Amino acid sequence: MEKQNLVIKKNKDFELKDIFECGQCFRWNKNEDDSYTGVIKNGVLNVKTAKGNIYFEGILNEDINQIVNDYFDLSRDYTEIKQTLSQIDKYMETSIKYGQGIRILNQDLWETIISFIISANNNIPRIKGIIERLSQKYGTKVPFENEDYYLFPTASQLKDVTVAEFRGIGLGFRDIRLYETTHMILNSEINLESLHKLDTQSARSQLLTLSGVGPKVADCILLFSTLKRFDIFPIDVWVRRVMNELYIKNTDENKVSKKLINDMAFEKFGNLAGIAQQYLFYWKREN
DNA sequence: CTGCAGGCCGGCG
DNA sequence: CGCCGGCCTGCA
Repeated sequence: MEKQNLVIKKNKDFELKDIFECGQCFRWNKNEDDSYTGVIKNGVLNVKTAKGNIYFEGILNEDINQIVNDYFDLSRDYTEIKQTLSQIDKYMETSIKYGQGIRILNQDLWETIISFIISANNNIPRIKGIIERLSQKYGTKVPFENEDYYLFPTASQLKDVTVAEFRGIGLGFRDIRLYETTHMILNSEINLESLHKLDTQSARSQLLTLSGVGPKVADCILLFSTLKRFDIFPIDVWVRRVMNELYIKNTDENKVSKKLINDMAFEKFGNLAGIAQQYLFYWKREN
């Protein structure tokens, strides 16, 4: 762990609020000076924008250039993606204009799996609280700027945690899911690294074998982790609502099947459906 | 006090 | 198979 910093030029494809508040992550918090501080796999990172630059500072276990480039998906051309999607229709154009600084983060696969299991039938403040307590209790402490931060616990760090202890930090009925999935991974019933090499549908069916991982959670993992599958279209209540309003126009949105939404998304957005979903979701939820 | 939030699981027809 | 009830917890 080493204190490092980095400055890069800012452009239209990078906005802190869009990135951290579009619903893909749970461990970034805004500070009084409008910077954001987050805990990632490699340590603690603070990010702020000013004078046309982006300033990164953190305590990290590897080279900050590599970490930032990888985590923020900096080698991907979002300008091109947004151009392609904007041409589809006026709704995409509007939602992209609203969330033009969104980037899909490369979040650690294990952490993303556990985080989205916790997200099931839950709300954002509580999800963040549970993840924070889980990290505080079992994760590695990292001091940064007079404060203690805690890395997301590894599977090994959760090895001896009982179901009752999970319940104790507020997981509710998800306690058993977390316990089972942790041990499935520790017992190598599924090899997380190997998922990166699989095609999307194979990786998806592997994820679905994990306890507490259903279609929605699997899709979020595929899109928001290092698996990075932009052809996946997670459907929650907001996405269902916006897809029905814009394209399907059924009088009762609850009667619209997931398959119909999924087919419509693929027809409209093709292999960029995942990121299209993110612009629509963020736009709809904030307006 | 009810309702509900970024679903999943298990049982049943 | 598809459908449906139940479920921890905290906050409105």
